[in-house]
Amino acid sequence: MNKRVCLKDIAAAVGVSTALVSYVLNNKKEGRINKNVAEKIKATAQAMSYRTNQIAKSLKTNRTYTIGLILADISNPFSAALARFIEDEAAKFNYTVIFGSSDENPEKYKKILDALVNRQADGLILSPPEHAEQQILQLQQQQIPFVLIDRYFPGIETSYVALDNYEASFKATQHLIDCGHRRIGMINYASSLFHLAERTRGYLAALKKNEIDFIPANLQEVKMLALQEETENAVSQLLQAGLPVSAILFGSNVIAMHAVKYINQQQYRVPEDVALTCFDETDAFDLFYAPLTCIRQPVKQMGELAVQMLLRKIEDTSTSTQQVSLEGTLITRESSRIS
Amino acid sequence: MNKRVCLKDIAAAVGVSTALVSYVLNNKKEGRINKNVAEKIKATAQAMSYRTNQIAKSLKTNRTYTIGLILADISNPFSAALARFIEDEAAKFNYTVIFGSSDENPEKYKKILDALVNRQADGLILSPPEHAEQQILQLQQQQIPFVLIDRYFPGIETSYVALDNYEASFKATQHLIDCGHRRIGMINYASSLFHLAERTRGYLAALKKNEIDFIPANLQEVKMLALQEETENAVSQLLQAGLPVSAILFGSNVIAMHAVKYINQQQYRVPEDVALTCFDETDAFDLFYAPLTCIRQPVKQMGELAVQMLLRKIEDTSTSTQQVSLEGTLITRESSRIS
DNA sequence: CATTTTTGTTTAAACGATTAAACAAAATTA
DNA sequence: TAATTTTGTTTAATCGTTTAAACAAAAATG
Repeated sequence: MNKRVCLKDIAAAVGVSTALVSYVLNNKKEGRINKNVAEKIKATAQAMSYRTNQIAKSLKTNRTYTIGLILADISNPFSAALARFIEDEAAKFNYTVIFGSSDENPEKYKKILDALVNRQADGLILSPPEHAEQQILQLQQQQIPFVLIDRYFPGIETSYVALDNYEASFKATQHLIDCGHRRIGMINYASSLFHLAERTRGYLAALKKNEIDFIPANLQEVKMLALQEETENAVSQLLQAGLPVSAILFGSNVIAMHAVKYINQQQYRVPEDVALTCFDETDAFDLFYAPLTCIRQPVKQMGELAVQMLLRKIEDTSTSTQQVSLEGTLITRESSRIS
Repeated sequence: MNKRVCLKDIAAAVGVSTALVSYVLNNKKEGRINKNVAEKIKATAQAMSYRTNQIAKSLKTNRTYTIGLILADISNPFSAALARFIEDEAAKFNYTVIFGSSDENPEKYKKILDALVNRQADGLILSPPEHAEQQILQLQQQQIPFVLIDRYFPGIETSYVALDNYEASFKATQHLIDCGHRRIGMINYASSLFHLAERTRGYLAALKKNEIDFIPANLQEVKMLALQEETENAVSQLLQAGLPVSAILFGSNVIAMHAVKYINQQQYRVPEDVALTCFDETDAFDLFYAPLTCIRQPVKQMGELAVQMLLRKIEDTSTSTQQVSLEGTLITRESSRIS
């Protein structure tokens, strides 16, 4: 009993054809339909608490009004914020966002991607993990509209919205130099991802520009797995070297989180013993005695742009690719005050 | 060009009927089908990179293998963890989770709910905001399988998985009393939500049990909007009263977050000046000098149970409702050490 | 008043899958 | 060898919509 009511039920109740009901409920053929009949249909639909079967509608119209989103790690505030802005922007255009978190795992990424494509998402917004090139190419071939966000592969021409990581990293490093630091370490992910490499490149370029010799041991790379342990090691390396660094730039908020915890435990003083700067924020730092200097990404703008670019592509598949690099903002705080 | 291939295309390529292709690809009629033909069909499907149109399949089978999830606030680590566990558990059974965050806004909640129902989610897992009773009743009437999580309405018989908030709050308060505190304040949300009321009830019961007179001013209620401001006021009230409290119990991690920030700013010492205890955790506290005593909810178990209960309901609509109350664990840390 | 136009509605095919039922050919049984 | 069973495959209806095309009746036109 209590089966879902469908168009046919309403049609039967009012005594018209399903076509007419469909027209009325979708406000099509505006002028042509008898006002009384239209009213009656609407009233009956309401009374019978009819709701469109989106599945059936989608099958016919070939549109699901769904955007698939794959992020790196939803428990990272950066991803979470991105997700929220994307959702909000999509909602403005009556799109629903379905998403998953790859956790930097290519297998998982592939699985989610499959699920989204199978469910006929109208388009995708993706933050691909390492080694996702093949899938990207495949999407292009299948002509599924998509926009990359936060990351992209320089060798593949796709639409994307991302931070200018080189510039941001350069800016952050320059800031530390301007504060008087000459021995500056960086802890970044050991990863082939382009956007992370760009951060390293920016760091190196800033050193060079200021005629500071790069000491290889000052660039520490940590694996995403075993992050805590490796970060702690990296920090020790940097701070216990013969000539310890006086400032550290972190490649992400997660690395920074682990590092700061450890630095706190070891009772190093910030910024007296070591100045700190990192990419992205976390309100986890709100309770640390020295608020962290960081690169803030224009997350809202990124999310909104990605949605807009994607929707344009969905509307018109022939739209050409579009690359957007946004500038980060350096927010200077206690952790890098001149000591 | 490059249109998605469908069953018909494969059928045409192999030279059989679509029915046969469907049977093969779904491993139905196992014994009956000619092995060679089956092989050929599978090979061709692969070669043409066929993927099922889930929309069409869903229309026919009336199953989307989708679970709708509505949480209170995805940016809260508690919700985020819940979401992840639910997703993982659902994935085990080949279900996809679509979700939204109500942000405690009934309008938004209703909108998301509508979207999920329209998209024919097979079932729902919900954390309803205030005043959602009507919608709950409606779901029951429409016989849409659902399970409430974290929250429920005592006046409506539904399936749910939630913390025994009364017991947990009692336990937390008793702990503070055991630490020697007699003047204990509580800051909770000003809300009609039952699970929050239960927390207040547990606090009051523990006071009574220990023959401590309840001082109304020691129970502060803060509105979800303007949370920061009201929390700061509440903390001042509690700590600057004629007889200031020596311990505070927070009704949530978010309240605790705002309070601790403020307490830190005002340079109160924890636990010397004031001992703290709260519901839920946040790694935001990891950098606070006094790790926070808290009530830990069995989030993983909650998520898994909710999914299992829901799937049972989806399989067999006649399954009766089931109520599960889980115990919280008190994790004692520095913030409530005996001073 | 015959013709054309407009108005209001219905018919019927389609979207891409599933699946019960029908069917033909081959294999088995009597 | 006729009857029955088994094997392998196809036919065709169906899910709940959308929508072009057809249609009939009423209104406007010449």
